[in-house]
Amino acid sequence: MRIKTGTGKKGVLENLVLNERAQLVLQSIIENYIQSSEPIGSRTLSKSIAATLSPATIRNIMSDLAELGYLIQTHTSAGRVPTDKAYRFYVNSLSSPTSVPEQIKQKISLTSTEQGLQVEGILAEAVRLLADLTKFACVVSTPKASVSRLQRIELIKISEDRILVILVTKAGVVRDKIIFVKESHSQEFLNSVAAFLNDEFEDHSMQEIREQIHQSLVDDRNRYHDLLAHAVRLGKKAFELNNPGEMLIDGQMNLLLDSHFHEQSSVRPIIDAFDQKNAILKILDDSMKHKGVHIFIGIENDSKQLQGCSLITASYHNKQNVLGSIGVVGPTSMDYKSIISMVDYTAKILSKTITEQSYD
Amino acid sequence: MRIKTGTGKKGVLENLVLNERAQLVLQSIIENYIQSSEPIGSRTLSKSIAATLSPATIRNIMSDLAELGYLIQTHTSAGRVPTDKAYRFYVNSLSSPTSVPEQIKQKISLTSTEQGLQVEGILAEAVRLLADLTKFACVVSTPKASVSRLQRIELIKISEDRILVILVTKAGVVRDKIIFVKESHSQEFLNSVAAFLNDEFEDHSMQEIREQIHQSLVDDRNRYHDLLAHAVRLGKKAFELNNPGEMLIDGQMNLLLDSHFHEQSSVRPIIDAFDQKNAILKILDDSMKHKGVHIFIGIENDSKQLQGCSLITASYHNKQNVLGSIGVVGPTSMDYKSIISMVDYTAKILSKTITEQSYD
DNA sequence: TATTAGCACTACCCCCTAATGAGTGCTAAT
DNA sequence: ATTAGCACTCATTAGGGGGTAGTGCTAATA
Repeated sequence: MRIKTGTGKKGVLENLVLNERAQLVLQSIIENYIQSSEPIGSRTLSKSIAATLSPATIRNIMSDLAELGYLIQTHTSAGRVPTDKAYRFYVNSLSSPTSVPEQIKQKISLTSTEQGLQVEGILAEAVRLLADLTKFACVVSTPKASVSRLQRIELIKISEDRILVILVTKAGVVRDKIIFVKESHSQEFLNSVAAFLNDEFEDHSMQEIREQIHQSLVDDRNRYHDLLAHAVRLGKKAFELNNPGEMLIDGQMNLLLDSHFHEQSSVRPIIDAFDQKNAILKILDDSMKHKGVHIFIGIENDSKQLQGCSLITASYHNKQNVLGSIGVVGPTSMDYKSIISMVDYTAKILSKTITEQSYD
Repeated sequence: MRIKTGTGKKGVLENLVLNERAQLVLQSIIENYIQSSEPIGSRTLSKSIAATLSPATIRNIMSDLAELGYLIQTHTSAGRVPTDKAYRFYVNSLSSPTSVPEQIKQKISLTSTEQGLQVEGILAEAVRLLADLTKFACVVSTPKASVSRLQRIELIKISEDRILVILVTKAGVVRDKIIFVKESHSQEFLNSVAAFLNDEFEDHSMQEIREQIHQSLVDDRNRYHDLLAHAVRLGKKAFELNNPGEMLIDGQMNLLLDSHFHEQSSVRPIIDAFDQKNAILKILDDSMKHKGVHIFIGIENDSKQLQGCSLITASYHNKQNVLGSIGVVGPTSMDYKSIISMVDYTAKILSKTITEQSYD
């Protein structure tokens, strides 16, 4: 961001670009507010700030900042509170994630692999860890079925018309679902179908598999091969997108107990968003598209329910693919600097753990 | 309970046994308090109570009830509040679960089987349903591994030293875990081992299987049969008790928003209990031992953290076994009558759904 | 003898007021 | 351009009074 020294006539500011001193003041207000979560007055600030400025000067600057939409007052004679725009400024001015203190790093470690747990177990541990660490609510999206690649499929006969399908992906996710069939198949037959599907599709992504099966359905030649025809038909059902993506949540309670949310009522919509899931899932999905940490501040969120909070997310991956993302949901006045680095670091550890654990 | 007409000299009561009128008053106080969650005074009560008693009379009775430990006052000139002992009396005096209103019955239905979901999915839906219905926090324990019977085991080679074990139980639970092996096996070999284990152990309970395998380990004869020896060795690892029992939680937030908990601080220990899980799991486990609804009121709970709340649980089962239990965690002043019937009914529906869904 | 009316007393709750204090905006002096 | 000074605003707090819902006790009553 370009810094311009103000030379305007009326105010300290010119042109909607903050001069150096205004930036300093704004930053200081934000950092104070993040700590105290109470409106910041000119007097308080004049003491805490490094540069020696009188309260009156600060008042002028604050007045300008308010006019530009960086600050608001809860009432006429109260101190000022940063707006979402201010947080955005603050976050942008932060350099890339600062390193996590050594003592916290030591706490961030995932032990679940040692217990023979699968990806879901690892994710559960990661999200709990992050929630404990940040004292906010945390979410993690499970690997998308479509991008993950097939390790193995099993078909187990359960009753005359039901077959249990077990899909194991290279990422280490085990998914099971039941499909209903019209005609009964013997377990031996299912075994050959499964063997065929395994041969054909191992290491293909679910998306690919679905497309190829669709292709085969159209293709007439398969009709004359009995096994093949059945394989295709069963395969179609088996690989149908079953769950639209799930997420794990932990530490919701932290939000209720957090001092930054002054009123219970302000947490309510966020809780509702957790229940409905889709708004948060969308954000997690979006954040998978680009590497690194993503930050969504208050009003920037599409979902109305989430406009009273901020999300910090980072994607995790294995050797080949981005699998999902993990994130923190907290007040807009959260300590971005440290939370960002925690999310970043946790996502990295998570990626590392999952990569080691992957089946290839 | 025997009802004794008081003929004592000093008070209305004799002998620590409540006479008919005292019971009526106590019951009325409890029901009023459950509704309003505010201390009940003699005047208020004299209006609401069926029998026409003057406030003064009621005061006398209340004074006696207080002396017997059924009521306490928050301060000198406040109304009276029921103690846990009072709730116990109240609950005991309730006859077996009253029937659930038809309109609520209609809400209690589980649709997840239609979506091809497994037991865990059904449980998740059930616990959410109950939480929505009762507006309290709800828990359900997943089927204990030891009692459930084997439907199928699969062994999938993941790397030279890791094997993915998938266990499917008759109850419809799919469990997966990774075991580590010293020597590498081909997938074909694992298939024969799995086939052997399936032949040998289908329909046996996990507990039985574990015992039989242990038996075989001791038995020398198997040494000379290569496949058998490996099967036993792998089987031992595969069937080792992996997860000590899990539970699903829903509606924790309801507790925070409930008016019966006047202060946030009183909810805190309960939340902690949820996080630690073991105290609640123990209660759920215990409640599996006997059929019907179980009620744990405040101070009756072993765990200190849970002494500020009450739990109402009921076990669920399939055709053969009790599998786990589902329950509500709420304030000691909850509406026992209706909550009991809801838990009871939900558990029944849950059992029915799971039984239909089971694999035999 | 059991019940009730009456009365004094208690403690919370609500409302009003006044004092306090942190904060602002404006203006004039530096 | 900065700052000191001043008037003003408004939330918060403490204190006081009236109202109220409650109790316990005693004496009158059915």
